[in-house]
Amino acid sequence: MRLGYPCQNLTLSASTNHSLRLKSLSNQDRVHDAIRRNLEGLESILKWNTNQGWRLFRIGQHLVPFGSYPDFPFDWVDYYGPALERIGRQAQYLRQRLSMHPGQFINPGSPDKDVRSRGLAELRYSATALDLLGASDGVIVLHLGGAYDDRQAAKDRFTDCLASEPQILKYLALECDERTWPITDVVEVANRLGIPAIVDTLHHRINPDQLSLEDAFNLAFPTWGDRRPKIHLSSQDPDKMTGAHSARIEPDDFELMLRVLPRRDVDVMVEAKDKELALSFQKEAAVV
DNA sequence: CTGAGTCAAGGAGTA
DNA sequence: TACTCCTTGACTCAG
Repeated sequence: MRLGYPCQNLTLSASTNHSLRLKSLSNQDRVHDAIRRNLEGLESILKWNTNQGWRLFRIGQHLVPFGSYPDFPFDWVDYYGPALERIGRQAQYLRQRLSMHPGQFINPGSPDKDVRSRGLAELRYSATALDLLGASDGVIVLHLGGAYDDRQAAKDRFTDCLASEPQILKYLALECDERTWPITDVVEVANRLGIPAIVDTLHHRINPDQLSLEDAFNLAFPTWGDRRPKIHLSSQDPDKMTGAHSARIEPDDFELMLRVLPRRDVDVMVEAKDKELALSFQKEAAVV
């Protein structure tokens, strides 16, 4: 089992998610500044991870802030491609598996075609970043989004929107959510698109569709084929609404996951507010 | 100077 | 209809 965490490192005070206000996007100096800080953060985090034994990292979606917007002020692929290729080679040398996770605003299943096309742009931006990084085992994690009072139509639109997007599908994996789409629906859509499905342990507990966690793993893992499966591990914040991530992982949640995992060559993305600090107590289990 | 509020993005849920 | 939540760093503004 290998472990990782998303977006930033609190120990290093490093982030890959520096951004700017949309109003400042025309100020190229500010854009370059944010990107440079994100690339520096990424490089230092990857090095630190390998030294600590952590093997996964999710890049912040603002790596190139508003990189998917049509009025982005310059050709970021041209300008930062060489730097991304260099950092990507380093990531491979350090054996770090990279991922990205477009937010809840990315909805390929939306009935609104403008929402769909903005979503496609964000997914293409994410895939291009992973392409430049040479992340052959990279993953773009996405939720199915809304149901729009017609679940079947929403799933059909989602599938149709992405069916002819090989650049995106190469990386895309679909994750269950705590409210609308349990792992059963996610696996169904993933199979239709020929892509993998991700079980999130907290989301699954809240929205299980009558499946045990073990059932959910057994349903999702075959969608990965020869690729190494990924799952998400998180715990409920007791003071916040259902589904909110806590600062650390409850030992019980970790132990349940370990007990029912059908195989050990799994990558576990730990989603916790304390980021890399939430991984420490599990170090003894992080055996490659 | 600090802390509170707003902002980019879409949808679901509640009152 | 209008509000909140999901996330989080940037930025504004009141005090």
